[in-house]
Amino acid sequence: MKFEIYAKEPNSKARAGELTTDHGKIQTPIFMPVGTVGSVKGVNQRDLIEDVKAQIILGNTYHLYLRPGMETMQMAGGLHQFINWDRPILTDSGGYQVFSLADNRKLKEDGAHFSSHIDGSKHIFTPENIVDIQRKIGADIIMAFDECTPYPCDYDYAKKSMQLTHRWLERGLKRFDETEPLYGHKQTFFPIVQGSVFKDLRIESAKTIASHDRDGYAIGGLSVGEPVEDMYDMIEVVNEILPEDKPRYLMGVGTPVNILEGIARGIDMFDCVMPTRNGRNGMLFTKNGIINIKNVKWKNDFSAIEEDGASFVDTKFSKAYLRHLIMSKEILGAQIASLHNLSFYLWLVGEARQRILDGSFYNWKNVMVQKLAVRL
RNA sequence: GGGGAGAUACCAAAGUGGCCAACUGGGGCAGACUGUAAAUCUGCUGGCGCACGCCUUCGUAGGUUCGAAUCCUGCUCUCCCCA
Repeated sequence: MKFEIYAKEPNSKARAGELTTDHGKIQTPIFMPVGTVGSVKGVNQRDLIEDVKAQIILGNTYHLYLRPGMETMQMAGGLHQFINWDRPILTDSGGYQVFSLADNRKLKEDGAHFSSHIDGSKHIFTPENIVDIQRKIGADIIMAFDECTPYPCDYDYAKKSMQLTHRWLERGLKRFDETEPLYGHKQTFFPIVQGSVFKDLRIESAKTIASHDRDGYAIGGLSVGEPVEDMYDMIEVVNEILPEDKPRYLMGVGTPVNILEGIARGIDMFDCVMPTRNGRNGMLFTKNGIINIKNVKWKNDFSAIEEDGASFVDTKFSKAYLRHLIMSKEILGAQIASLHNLSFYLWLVGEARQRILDGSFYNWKNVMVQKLAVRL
């Protein structure tokens, strides 16, 4: 996988680049919509391409492994074929589920022993079989199996957790390098930095991860409840160490402000459920701030969702109508809100990219950060 | 015309002498949501101070009682069955 940096913005660490995969190019910085079970919830593939302008989407190893299962996945010819998406896909390894489904699993040296949240059946994920599963899914970018360290957590736990992630990385890399893709297109493997909110651990982890020459690197274990300043600090610390000429993926982040601050600190790739999940729950992100469309003040506001918004839904429908749909729990409401939010996120990173290319990113970012956090 | 049942907060519906400003559900209002067990979850929902408290409420007018949404009487209204 090739990564080319076209411009670096002089007043920050921001970079604009291009990532080339066998399923096409990705303009960075980029936001990747989350499609956990092979579906970006509420948004079909055509709208994802034509309206949202998504360049790459996520799938999730844990979820796809449990359902529909790898037999179906292989019979389909991999996830791209299965969901009819011919652009790049990244799969998360299930490391996050080790965190979010903590009640259903036990971590051991060999891997994570867990019960399915669907039917309670018992399974084991190891760094090796997670690679095998991701081979079967066939994502362009596959992730190392890690422990997404919970927050808060004490130093000793964070250190042990990080070390486990490192040992698992060695095993995952070995399996990856010993195996081949199944569907004729190349796959690449991203290691993940951990270390919670402890600078020395983050430094150690970044160095360990960077010692492996891979196509890109991820920063995990953030946006799990820690103060946002801690998150920014950790990004700065880690990005001092990760190779400059490789893409950096900040996993699970975040709010529009988080994304701009991440870009300013040298992050190239983001993913987050926020635009879709919060959208379904009535939160809209716009250039001028956040709208809780459920608030009664929008009840009779027949103005466009966003006058100069990036999605066709923005001027097609009014706030009052969208509020009505969301209040009525209509599926269409969730769809419109998701389209709006995703389009906005993709607009945001696209605009950031342009600003980096023309050198105006830093000032623009500072203005935007103020506006984006406003509650409308 | 005869017989029966019932009227509780925005709606539905518990409560049948003190633990009732009143269960619960819906609706409404507000908040949360960051590598998706989420079209989910939480709080509030008579008034005022909003902690303690105080005031006004269970169709309506009276009555019994230390005390009533709960018991008694009149009135008004609604529903069901038989003619």
